[in-house]
Amino acid sequence: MKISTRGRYALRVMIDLAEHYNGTYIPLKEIAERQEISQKYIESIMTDLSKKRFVDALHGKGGGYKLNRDPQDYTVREILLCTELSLEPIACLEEGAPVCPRVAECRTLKMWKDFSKLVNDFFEGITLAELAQIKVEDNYVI
Amino acid sequence: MKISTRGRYALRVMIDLAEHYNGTYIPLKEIAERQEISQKYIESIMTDLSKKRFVDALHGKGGGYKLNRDPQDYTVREILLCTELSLEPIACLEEGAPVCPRVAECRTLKMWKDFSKLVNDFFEGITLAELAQIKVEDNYVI
DNA sequence: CACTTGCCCACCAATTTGATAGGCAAGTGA
DNA sequence: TCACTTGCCTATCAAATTGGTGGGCAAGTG
Repeated sequence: MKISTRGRYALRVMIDLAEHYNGTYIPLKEIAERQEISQKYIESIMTDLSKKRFVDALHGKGGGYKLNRDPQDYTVREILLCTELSLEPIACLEEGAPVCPRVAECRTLKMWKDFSKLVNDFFEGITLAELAQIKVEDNYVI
Repeated sequence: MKISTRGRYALRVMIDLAEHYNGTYIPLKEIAERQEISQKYIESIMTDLSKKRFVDALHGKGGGYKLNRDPQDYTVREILLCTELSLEPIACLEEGAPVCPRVAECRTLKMWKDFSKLVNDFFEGITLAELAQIKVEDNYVI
């Protein structure tokens, strides 16, 4: 029941871009240094984000990445889905999954469906802008 | 973000025991046949359930497993925790985890904590009895 | 004593995950 | 034009996790 490192990193990168969102392109190198994540590893994550047009990339000097929309127009859910394929808790609920042969006896299907909705709604309800504005001091409050 | 097969199986086994809860011991062989799970694999799961005293085991002829409490006295959360170690979405939140060196800059910690609570509360709020009473016909309703 | 049933240990194959390396392509600015 | 910067693509890899099997011993029953 873990969120993958890729997903968490993707979110951190997007937050980083949101915090430094001023119309210019930010080179991956800077992001990697700030986030203390290896440049190479972030590269592969940026590929995902770039393919889905979540960020714009620019080659050459002065190049880098920038957000494509306003931070408040990204939901955490869609960012996680860039790297996670799906947020479903069990394979049965995956889009395009074959109907489970035990569906006629399954007493847990409803629970998993409810859980899936809970999870998806939770992450759909948080925007990148909200995360970028979080006060980190609160991390120390118990 | 998947629930492991072990966790799902553990739940199915417990539901099976709840459905056939009548004071007698039910041999693993029967459970395995009904649930269409390999006997050997269930064995290893029963070990977890047995160690935590969620089920009673009896050797020899007429032996097998039976629930230790009434089905309504088990929460789904504790059953999943028999096989999952934790339901936390990220390593940072694991019990006994070292304080993350980036806590001073982490803008996602609060979100993960909130999410963790959501997940734990959800599964804590469902009892084994409720699952055993689910009407499987509803699985076909869209 | 034979038989049934659970328990323990070791092992294994496949997959996933997290990560690195090298070189090419695209674009910039002097 | 050319050097340099920066992103992009492909291959590869080690470690961990996951799902699963096999063999034999221990405990208990009739």
